Amino acid sequence: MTSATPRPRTRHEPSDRRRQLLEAAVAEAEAAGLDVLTPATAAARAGASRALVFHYFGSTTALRRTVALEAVSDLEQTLLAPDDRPLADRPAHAMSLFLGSVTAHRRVWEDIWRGALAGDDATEDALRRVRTALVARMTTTAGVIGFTPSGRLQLLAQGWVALVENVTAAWLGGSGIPRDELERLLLESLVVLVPELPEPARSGVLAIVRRH
Amino acid sequence: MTSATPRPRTRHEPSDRRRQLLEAAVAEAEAAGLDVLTPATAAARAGASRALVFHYFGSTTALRRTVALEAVSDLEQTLLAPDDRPLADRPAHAMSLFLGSVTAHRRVWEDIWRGALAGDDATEDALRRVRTALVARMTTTAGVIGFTPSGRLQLLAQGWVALVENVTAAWLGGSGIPRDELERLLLESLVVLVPELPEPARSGVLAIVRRH
DNA sequence: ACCGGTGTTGACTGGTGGTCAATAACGCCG
DNA sequence: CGGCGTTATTGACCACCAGTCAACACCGGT
Repeated sequence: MTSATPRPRTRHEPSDRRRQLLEAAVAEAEAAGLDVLTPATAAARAGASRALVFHYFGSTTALRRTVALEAVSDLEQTLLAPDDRPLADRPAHAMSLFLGSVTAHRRVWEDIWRGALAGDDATEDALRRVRTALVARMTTTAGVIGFTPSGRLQLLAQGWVALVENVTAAWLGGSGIPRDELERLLLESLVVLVPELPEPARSGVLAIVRRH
Repeated sequence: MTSATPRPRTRHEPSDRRRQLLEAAVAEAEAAGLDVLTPATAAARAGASRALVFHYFGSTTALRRTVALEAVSDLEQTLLAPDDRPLADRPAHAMSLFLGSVTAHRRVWEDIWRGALAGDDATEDALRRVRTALVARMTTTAGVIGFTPSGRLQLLAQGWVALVENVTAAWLGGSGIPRDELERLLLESLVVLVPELPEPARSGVLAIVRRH
């Protein structure tokens, strides 16, 4: 007795189906976390079969990765969009963009930072890219990084990003301080850690930080 | 045909056996990484049966956790040992202790930071403790943290620890700078991030950092 | 020598990631 | 409008591994 009432089938254009499954997966991840997201749960939510999810995404890891990349590339595109503000205002604006994009996918970002996708090269590549983009935006493009390719500054920039991610994760988790105070804190941490920050930006940030 | 030549048995005192298995597990983890460490691989290395590892450690996660806690508690004990140096020298010394203990178990720490044990509450508790200990040591005990329990400083301390761990991981991974330069970088990052650092320590650190 | 306690193990089970050949919608052509 | 080919979709199957258990064999004590 392995049989049951066969599931009614509905055919869709592959790209539509894929989108539908992905939406279900994203919803599942945002509702229950990346760990709970499996082909089984995603399929259930989409009203399709487990096998179909494998057909479109290939593996459990790939499914989770795809969902994570949704959040990551949203942030990346946000950070890559041109900014025509005065130089002095750009870092603060970039910081705000960062927090905005992250809070829009909070659950997924929390799980990424928790290490839910640790060991997946594709995800880690994407993270590296978006981190680089963040640093570039914060240092106002003609910036510090890439200037002295390796050594001290490289490490500092990377360390600052780790600080930002960790502090943001804690803040998302409910560390009571208001968002604008968080933003100032992160901006200030950059300024003090990287004294080489180019000038129009540096004093712009300091102005914001100072007006406590 | 499920049978094979039965394995010769050797009886040991439970505590001895446990220690032997743990040593094999640590060796395996240090050689091949925490992900590769399973009851199977540990048992193979120790010349015992898979079931025995389950008997002594209970589960795969528990086995990995035990190995990780070996590294974590080594660091914790190092940080908790009293320090009779002059106040001004203590932060630098603590930083050195940190790097010493970490490099002694580099592979395991790399995996911990990579997120190999993400989601394991017991490990995360231990990490929280050791991070608190590090902050306490760096701020010279009568320190900043716990002083203003939550808010800004809490976040900054946590962020600084994230920076330290990330930068150290990168350094272990082969970022060319020498150890003493790394040490100065980390010390300096603390001083600039946490201006509230108590005085004898603060100028002690600055002295070290300055003598570039 | 043998015998009881227990340290140790091979064999089994359940669950899950992943595959595949069969199935059935849907569009199209006659 | 009905049959038919294409192919999206699926149930059933397989392999593998974490974890369990009752039987086994080693060893110290008598």
